[in-house]
Amino acid sequence: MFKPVKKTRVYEEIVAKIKEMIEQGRLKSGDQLPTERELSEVFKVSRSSVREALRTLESQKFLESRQGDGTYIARQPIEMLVTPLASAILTEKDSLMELFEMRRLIEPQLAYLAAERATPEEVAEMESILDRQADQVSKGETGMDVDKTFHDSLVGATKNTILIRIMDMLMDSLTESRDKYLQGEGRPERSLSRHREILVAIKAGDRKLAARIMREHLEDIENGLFGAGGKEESKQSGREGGI
Amino acid sequence: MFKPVKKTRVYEEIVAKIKEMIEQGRLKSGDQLPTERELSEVFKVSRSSVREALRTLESQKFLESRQGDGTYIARQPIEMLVTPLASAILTEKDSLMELFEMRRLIEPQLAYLAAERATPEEVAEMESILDRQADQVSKGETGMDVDKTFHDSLVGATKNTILIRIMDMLMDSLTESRDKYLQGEGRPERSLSRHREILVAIKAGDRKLAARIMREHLEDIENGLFGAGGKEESKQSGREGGI
DNA sequence: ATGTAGCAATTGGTCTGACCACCGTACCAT
DNA sequence: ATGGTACGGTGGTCAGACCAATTGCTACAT
Repeated sequence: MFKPVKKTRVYEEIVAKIKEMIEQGRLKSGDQLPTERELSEVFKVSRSSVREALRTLESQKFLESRQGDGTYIARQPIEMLVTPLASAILTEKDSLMELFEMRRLIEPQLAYLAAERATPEEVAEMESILDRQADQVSKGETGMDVDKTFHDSLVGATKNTILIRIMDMLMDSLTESRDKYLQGEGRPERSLSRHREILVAIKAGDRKLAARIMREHLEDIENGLFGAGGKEESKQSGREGGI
Repeated sequence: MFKPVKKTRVYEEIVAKIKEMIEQGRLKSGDQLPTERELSEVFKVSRSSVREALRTLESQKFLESRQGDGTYIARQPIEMLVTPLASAILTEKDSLMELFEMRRLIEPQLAYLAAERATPEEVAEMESILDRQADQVSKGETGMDVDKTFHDSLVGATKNTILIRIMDMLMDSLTESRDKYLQGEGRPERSLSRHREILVAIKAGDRKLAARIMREHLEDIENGLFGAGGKEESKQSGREGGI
């Protein structure tokens, strides 16, 4: 279309810059901001504009100003802190190995907790998800979104909101890989059967079993993606056990 | 109690008055507000203060200012006024529990990886850190920052940048708790000795031992903070083992 | 040494008055 | 009708000054 035309107001730019700094972690909770006068000098704008930006940020609970003292970054709800990690991670190129390592590190424990805490309703939900996956697989589809949905419902069963957000971020970064893996011959079927095993373990409340199967599931995927025996690195040498 | 003395800032009063007018229906959706100059005259304050109030209201989606035109009451969010804070914000205690659960989930594995991958240089670094901690503890200090530094060097030894970022965020959110824990009698000494044990395991390359000690270390801390035996909940029932 | 009262510097809070950028309108020329 | 233009009003930005609260230092009293 035509030009959307941006009408950027000065104080909005300041708001954006400071928010960015906070999200990049360059400004952490409790840190003191430069004084209004310093900010106006750094940004080459008037103090009024700085103050209007600060008012905006303050009303959104990002900051807290105290007369005679200074302006400080407010204590952030943890939920806010997880999200910005995503952008930082996406920019890194060879992070695929690291992402898988994170999965290998977290997801078995996640399954452990899910087996401990899943309610009957959640188990029923998982069963219906797997039914859907079976459906799609039998039709020759990869069932990729259902695959993700199952993992989502797993992490949801842990009831840990921080864990949920972190896993959401990790899985999001791994969408491509998951897609690629499921393209392989027999992979969708294998994934489905692993999921069934995990669900059985969860239904039985067998935490350690759930964790073990999840670990094996992840090893399958990694072997499938990186080639079993080809890309072995020291980084992956821990896969055989965990703790 | 005494009264905390209301240190109400001028622009906050303006915000309150305008909000009140909106809620009373004296200002309806789409209505145009008086000009900033008129408002400053009516309220007997400067235009700056009026503007800071408007910025606050605007960032909360109550208003919308258009240069050359005027300031208007936003159309949608009349319902939003009624909902105070519907968003599921975790209580401080709940999020603390979740944070510790994340530590319990991640850090043993982290120690496992560190034991696997730490270079001699990193081990030496850790040793010097623990020497510093010993120094501070013997002087009666808590050694809090050194405590954090040790954990940082541990996670650094895993060479996983994503893990580093996530742990950095988690540890940052737990600064207060760590401080509180180390205030207790004998806690700094206990922390130091745990760290030494972990370092020994890492130096020996004994991954499983490093993980086990780390897990015990975390259990110590949680018991110390939440009271051993008092606050047991289902959420914590997994602490005895892990996988 | 200790602590306490008071001063001085620093910081956010408020005010004034000026100018700029933008929008709507009325008016004009075509 | 159409398009340009000038004008008045509005929000946006600026500079500089002063007020008010907090902090930290200093000097004095204990």
